[in-house]
Amino acid sequence: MTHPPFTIGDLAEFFAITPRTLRFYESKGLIKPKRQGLNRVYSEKDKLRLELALRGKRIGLSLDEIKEIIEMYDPKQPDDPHQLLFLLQKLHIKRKELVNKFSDLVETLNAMDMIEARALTALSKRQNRKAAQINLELDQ
Amino acid sequence: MTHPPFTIGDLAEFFAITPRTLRFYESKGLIKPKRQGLNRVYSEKDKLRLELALRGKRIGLSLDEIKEIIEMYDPKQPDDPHQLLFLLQKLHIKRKELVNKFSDLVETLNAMDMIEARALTALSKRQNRKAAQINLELDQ
DNA sequence: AATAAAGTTGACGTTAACGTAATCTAGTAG
DNA sequence: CTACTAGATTACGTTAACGTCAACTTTATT
Repeated sequence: MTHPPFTIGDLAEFFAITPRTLRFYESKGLIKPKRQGLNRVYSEKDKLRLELALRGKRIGLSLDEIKEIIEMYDPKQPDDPHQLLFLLQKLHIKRKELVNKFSDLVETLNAMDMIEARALTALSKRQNRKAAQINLELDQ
Repeated sequence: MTHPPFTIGDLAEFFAITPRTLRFYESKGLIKPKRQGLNRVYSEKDKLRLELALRGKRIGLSLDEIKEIIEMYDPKQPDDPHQLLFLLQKLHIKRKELVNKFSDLVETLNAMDMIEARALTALSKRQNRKAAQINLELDQ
């Protein structure tokens, strides 16, 4: 089963971005769509790479960092053992960076938990004071 | 035990940023150090907020988003129940955003795992071919 | 007292990541 | 044939997040 190609408008709509962004990413070397005359033609692979890129953006990677990852994704000489070893090295470095991001995220979530807990106890204390006041009124 | 205050240089060195960044964050309302004459004096609280901010940056939050979180951290009217409820609402929204970031991160890590696996099998195949060739040589 | 070191306030410069507008081209529906 | 519509190119504009530089004050040091 062969996948249908996409126009720039298709992909833009699908990912809720603008054609300008796609052209910009192409100018940065993130995706390299084919052409039919002047028009860009995007393959399923292009779409996948784009998804990778947008995910990268959402976790705060720069387009340059994203490009590095994408280039690992399909390497130029996928059989050169020297390149393969180099790639494995870079992978481990990148992984560490991502794992750090991971703990940053967890700690930020923890901070928000503390904020929530504080807010909840503050609320319940208010409630208690209100309840106490009602009891006072009832006692009269 | 009372904590000693920090100069702008102290904090800059501690967090490996520049004084300019601290002044910039202040201009954006992220931190509000006291003054001794003209000089800024940072408290332990300021330091904590700064840490929060830098973590936020590392996971791809904008300074505006970070400001929102920090303002939740110490709210203006920490007893107004209406404000507390509003804060709880915002917390849940922010939390969802962070959880999304979380899965984006996980999927990016997964992608890197796949890249690594591919590279490793490619390497081992090369090894096998080499081994086979050695066997051939031995067979002669 | 003089000088260096650290801090302050403007103000302009820079980079990344697009937005926007103008002008041009190619396919397509009436 | 004309009139859209989508896409292309070129080029200038914009925003966030600082960097950099100049000119000045305050603090510490010799």
